[in-house]
Amino acid sequence: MTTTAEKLKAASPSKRELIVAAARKLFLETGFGSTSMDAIASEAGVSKRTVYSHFQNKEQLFAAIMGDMCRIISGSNPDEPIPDEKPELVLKVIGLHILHSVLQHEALDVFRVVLAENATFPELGKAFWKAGPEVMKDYLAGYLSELDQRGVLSVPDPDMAAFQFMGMIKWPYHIRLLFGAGDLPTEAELEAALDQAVSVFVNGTKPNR
Amino acid sequence: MTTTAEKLKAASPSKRELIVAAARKLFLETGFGSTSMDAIASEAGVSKRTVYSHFQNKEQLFAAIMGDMCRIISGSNPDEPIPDEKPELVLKVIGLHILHSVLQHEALDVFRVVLAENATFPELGKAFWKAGPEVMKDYLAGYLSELDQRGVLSVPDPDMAAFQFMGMIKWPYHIRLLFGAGDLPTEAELEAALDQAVSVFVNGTKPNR
DNA sequence: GTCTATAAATGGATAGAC
DNA sequence: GTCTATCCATTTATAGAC
Repeated sequence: MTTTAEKLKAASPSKRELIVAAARKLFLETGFGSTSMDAIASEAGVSKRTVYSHFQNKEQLFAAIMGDMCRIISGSNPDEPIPDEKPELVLKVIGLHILHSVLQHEALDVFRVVLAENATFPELGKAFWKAGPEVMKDYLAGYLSELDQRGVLSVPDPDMAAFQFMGMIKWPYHIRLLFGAGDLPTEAELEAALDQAVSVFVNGTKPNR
Repeated sequence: MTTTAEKLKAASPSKRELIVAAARKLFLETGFGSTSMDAIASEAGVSKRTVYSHFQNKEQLFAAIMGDMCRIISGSNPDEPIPDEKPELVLKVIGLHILHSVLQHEALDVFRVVLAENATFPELGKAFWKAGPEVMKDYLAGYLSELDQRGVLSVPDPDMAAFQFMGMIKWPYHIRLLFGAGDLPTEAELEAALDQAVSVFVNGTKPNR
């Protein structure tokens, strides 16, 4: 038996992908309100009727596209167990991973657009949050909690400490790139800032002073 | 002699203020694209023609409103000289000030809307940046630089350290409120998190270990 | 499924009277 | 300056042919 969902899926993947690519590009560039279905159809090289044969309406198209983006972000999260190395090294590796993910051009656009439309698409905001920052917080908090139990560092509130470490390394570059108040830092700058942050964090949470 | 500017100003302050209030409310709530001039006129209780007699067009109205908001934000920045107290205390007082400014409902809306429209109104993004984060960074960096010179703390890069401190205290709550992934923290929660951050930062930048 | 053409509604901006 | 009424472009969404 052929369900409606199967029919839609079997349809024409090629055109559908053109539409998705065009919509993603335009939504990320100009947001929900300023992107018209005309522009999407034109960018995809298909007629507007074709767009509407694949997606119910503009809201649904936007939600589908941005939901995908959140899932992509989610896929870039680490899931390996954390190696038993010096905390300085582990935190630097995790920190570099975070910085590389979050300072990408596309990630900045997703951040901007999801945030802008947070009032009209609250599910997207939550999806973004759960796929990105929260996963990373849990990952880091687990590690910090373990260090605390082993007496390596003193971290009474691992969740807050994880957030604070993330804020410390992210925010300085993230906010400047978001507002166009600075260029993409070089790898050397990034590492220098990260070293400074890791040093402060580790020395600041040493159990015995 | 009566200039055009004086004429406009002398006109009818009452209606103009109604328009400004309505525009501010709607722009902050629903952003630039999703707010119509019809809605603004209706919310202000005036005709659309009256709106256009005070402001050239939608862009100019938006820029005027959001420029004002940036100036208001700017006015809330501290300018007092920093007292000669223990760094822990000074950083906590400054930190509390930052948190109170940045976690306000209106400040969150300004952040969201200016960021959303950064591509179309880049001047606003820069104005926001210069009025808010950059001023605070300079203020903090000056203090940290002084502590470094006096040998109280070791802060080789005061600008980056200031950014990192700001990120550490702001980000955990700021990002959650922006994405609607958490409630406004109580004063006690705020202070607890701040104490933790200040402790890490000060202990982590002690010159002699 | 895909196209051309078009309906229906909305939004920015203006005309003209007072 | 302020109002009512209106123009015109744009936009979402659909009808109907193939």
